[in-house]
Amino acid sequence: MKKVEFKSKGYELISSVAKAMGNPHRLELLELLANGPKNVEELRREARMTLTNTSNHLQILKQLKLVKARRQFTSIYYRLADETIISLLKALHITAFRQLVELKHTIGQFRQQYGTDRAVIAELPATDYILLDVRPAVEYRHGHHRGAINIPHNQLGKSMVQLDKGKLIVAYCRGELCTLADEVVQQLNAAGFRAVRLAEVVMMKSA
Amino acid sequence: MKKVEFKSKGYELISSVAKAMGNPHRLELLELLANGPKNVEELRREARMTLTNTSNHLQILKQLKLVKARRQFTSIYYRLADETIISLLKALHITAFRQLVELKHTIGQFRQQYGTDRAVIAELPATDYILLDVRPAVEYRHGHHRGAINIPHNQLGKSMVQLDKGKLIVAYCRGELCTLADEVVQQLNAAGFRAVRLAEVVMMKSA
DNA sequence: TTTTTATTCCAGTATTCCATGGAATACTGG
DNA sequence: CCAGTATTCCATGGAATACTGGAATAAAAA
Repeated sequence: MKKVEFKSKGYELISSVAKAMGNPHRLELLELLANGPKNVEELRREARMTLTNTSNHLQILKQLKLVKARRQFTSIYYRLADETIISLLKALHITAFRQLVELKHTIGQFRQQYGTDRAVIAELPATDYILLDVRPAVEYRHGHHRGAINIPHNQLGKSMVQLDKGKLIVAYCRGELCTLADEVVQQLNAAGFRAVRLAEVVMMKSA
Repeated sequence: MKKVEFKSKGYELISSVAKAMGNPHRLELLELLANGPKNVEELRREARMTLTNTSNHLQILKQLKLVKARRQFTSIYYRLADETIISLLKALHITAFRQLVELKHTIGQFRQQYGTDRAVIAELPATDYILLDVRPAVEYRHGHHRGAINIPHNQLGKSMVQLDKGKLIVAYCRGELCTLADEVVQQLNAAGFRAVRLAEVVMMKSA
């Protein structure tokens, strides 16, 4: 193999991984899976895509060995093929955030419109706040921020009473583009709690 | 802005950064710039692309704020816009390497065909080897591996005499797909030295 | 001011990618 | 074996991307 051919083929292959993340739907699917395995219907629902399209994109990701599939009874469950993919997704977010003013602006504007303040927990005494994971319980079990408790966003109504009104509630969900924590923060503040959203990007490990 | 619109726009923007790396030519341009600023003609030559195509891709990268341009006399010099891009490129390589058997196979086969052995310097006593940077001097000055000396690959002939035949020569260049170190290792071994290629992925910081 | 050099832009062509609807397939359960 | 459910595959049309040659532009140099 000539040097030029070697280099060409190498870049072709490496760039194909980047290309996989270059479609917004596939990127979202990867990030949903970073938070834990899901079946096709769950992914379809969370990403608000058609079933055919969801499956099409999953085949592309599978072909590139970024995800793995496993049948459990009548459902096919997908999961990330390797934990380095989480590091890659994080690095992509970090660069996109630093370089794209429009992205920063879009998120800042949305958070402001929603009235969601943010907190950096490293700056807070541990006794002053509660870290609240508002993702579905199965994702919490799969991996969560150390010290976090779990109240799935759709169970907040009945579980809110568990929370200490004397402490700041710092909520997080699946990442910067996930709005579950925004909803929860809004509901908690309306109920007389002091709640904000976690400032750091959180992306979980796979099993 | 509705939540669904917010999420859509967010993924559109973030995936555009991945899409930028999704073309093998643009990926190569980014990696060349990770090793130091270069003008359009230098990039064209190293990447073996047409001038028009090189410039086209640089415009795309500039638009996404991944690179910055600056005129110096009659030449336009490009450089990476931020150091996080190097981390992103590294993360992409790591994932591609772990997931794509074909990539590993392609590189392994090329290195074997070239007869290039590899060494992990962490496993060697510091007194037993010389770390040799074979990139152009301007790239060495821009940033290099700690403890490395520089002999640009095209000056090996007259500079080889500086090297200690009693030590193992561990050469590196711009990364896994760069073949400068393979050439140098081959020439050194033919001249009676003991030379190998550095095993780790090396990607340099920008200024 | 004119010429030269380096680079970018434009329009056309070819190729690749994406989403869709419907058909096909791969299972499980009875 | 059949029915039901979940998922994948196929062919299509349209959108997006990539590359090219030549023109245009933006400087520096004479």
